[in-house]
Amino acid sequence: MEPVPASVSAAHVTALRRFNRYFTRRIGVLDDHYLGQDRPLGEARLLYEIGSGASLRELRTRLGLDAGYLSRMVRALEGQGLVRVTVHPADSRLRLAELTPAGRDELAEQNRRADGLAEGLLRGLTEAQRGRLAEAVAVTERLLRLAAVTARPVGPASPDARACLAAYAAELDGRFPEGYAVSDLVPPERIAVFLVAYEEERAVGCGALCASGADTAEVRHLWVHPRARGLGLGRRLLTELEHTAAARGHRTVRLDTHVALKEAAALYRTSGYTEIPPYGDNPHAGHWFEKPLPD
Amino acid sequence: MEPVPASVSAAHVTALRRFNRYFTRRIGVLDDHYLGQDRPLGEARLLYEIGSGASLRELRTRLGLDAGYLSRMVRALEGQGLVRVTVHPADSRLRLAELTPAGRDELAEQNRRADGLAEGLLRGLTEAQRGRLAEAVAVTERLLRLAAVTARPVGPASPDARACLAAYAAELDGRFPEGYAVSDLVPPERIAVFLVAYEEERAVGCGALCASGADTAEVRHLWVHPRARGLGLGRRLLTELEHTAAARGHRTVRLDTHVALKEAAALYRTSGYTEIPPYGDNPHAGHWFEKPLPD
DNA sequence: ACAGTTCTTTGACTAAAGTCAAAGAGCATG
DNA sequence: CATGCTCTTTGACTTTAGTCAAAGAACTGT
Repeated sequence: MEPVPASVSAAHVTALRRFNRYFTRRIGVLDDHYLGQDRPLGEARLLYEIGSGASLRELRTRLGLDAGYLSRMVRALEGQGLVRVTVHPADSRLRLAELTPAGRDELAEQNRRADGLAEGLLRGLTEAQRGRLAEAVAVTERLLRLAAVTARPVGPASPDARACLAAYAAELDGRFPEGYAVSDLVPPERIAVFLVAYEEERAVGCGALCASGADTAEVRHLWVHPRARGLGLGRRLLTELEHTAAARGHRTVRLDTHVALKEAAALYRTSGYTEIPPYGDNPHAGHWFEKPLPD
Repeated sequence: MEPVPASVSAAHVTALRRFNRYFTRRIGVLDDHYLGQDRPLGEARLLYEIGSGASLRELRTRLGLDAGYLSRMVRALEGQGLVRVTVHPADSRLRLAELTPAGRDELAEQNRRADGLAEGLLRGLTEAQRGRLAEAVAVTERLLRLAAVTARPVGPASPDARACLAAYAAELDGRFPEGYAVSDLVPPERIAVFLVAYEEERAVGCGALCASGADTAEVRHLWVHPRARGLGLGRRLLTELEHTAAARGHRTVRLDTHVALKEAAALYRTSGYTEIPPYGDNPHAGHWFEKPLPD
């Protein structure tokens, strides 16, 4: 299900590894060791992750910790008066951890130290160089995030699919003048393939493929979570859906979009789609596109 | 001795910290934990740092380890047949560690695993995206390295100054058709300020300032170690020398360069220098430049 | 209502990482 | 050639980090 040429050039691998080594040695270590000062690294990280409150369950998966280990660390922080633990109101198996005022102070201090470190580093550069660094760092982060996203087909009625579709419908409802109801979604039984994109175990995007005659497949409900926008994930999902369609024997993909969704139309045009006359009965559609699939 | 505007914009600090957090969490950990497999992280790192041989003393400072801790780890690796320790031929307090063939195999295996990891990551990107990532990563690394370099005035006869000047003379001797002898260097007593640039405790560049009349200072022996080229360090040293000259009351800086050193001339031109008629008695000079200092 | 699951806590460990101080061997230098 | 310094080793610790299993409380679906 990878959308991508087979072999990775050695130069690219080398560049990434070289950077990785340099960065972890120079910055990673520095930052993480200094910011906690006399606090063990695990506790410092935990404090940060708790931030404005989180369940132990969440913390466990986010930090990848053993349940027992986490339990003890939280208790230690509680003992130092930095964290307060309460029972989840709806599910009393769960515990919620949140920072006390003292904990927030401590975290703020951590942040100040980390800021100071970053500032000290940037001080060695001219303003123009700082700008270039910020830019390069942003590009790197975006691409690494994109690279880490995996798209998998899931059942169209599975919890992840439902969650994505619900968020999709809610967003469209806010953006379409005429509104958008959950009942406007394609019913699960008409969906042939439902792709969900995951970033670190979280669903951050989706797209559905419906059969629409023997030759033609239709892409519906292509959506990217706001937190994952700007990565190029929409294009990637679209490409993967096209590959899937081709693999299922279709020769053409079509799709429609609302006039309010300018970015979507731009994505389709730059992905090789051309506008065609209206088809189907989607009451929200304002533009219709089609793309032939390579054999 | 910082060449740079005072305040660092919060946006730049945020960008860097954000990236730092993301990167250490996602890649740093991943890579470093997996590549050693069933070997403790400390040992894996040590193996890597030993590489093609290093003294324990070097390893201790490079990795920032306690002497006792290091001693034991090296012994453990020796016990596993991965490392051989010998006495330094010139100073028998020192121990030299080098990899045995088995150690080299192990390191190669580590490298293969790390390559595989990087490759797996890159596989999620298109070829164009990989190219952009490699580029962004290279820019980031260069700028971070530059930011970490500090320039300090040292005595012109100090060991670091001598080492830089020796390397400088050797390099010029190779590049000038007429050769270059150590006796062609400006004698220490004529040097007013000698700046050495340090990257992680290693001298990687230098530049000298000589008084040349009350109004005018002269820049001599501006040099950057091959390992630190391409960072923009030459320009930075030049700028710092100019600031120093201004602080010492000079109003003009001048310098000369050999016709063979095209890059140098380009640096001077783009740093605000204009070519002037010959001055002085440097037999190697082929171009002469001057720049007025702002008050 | 009960069987199976989920979430957390506790006990009992192990391994890795790191610290501190003492001591011995070798250098460098006056 | 004695004194002070450097480098390494060793002993004796402590702290972090992490694992595994058992058990209890609370939820879920049937």
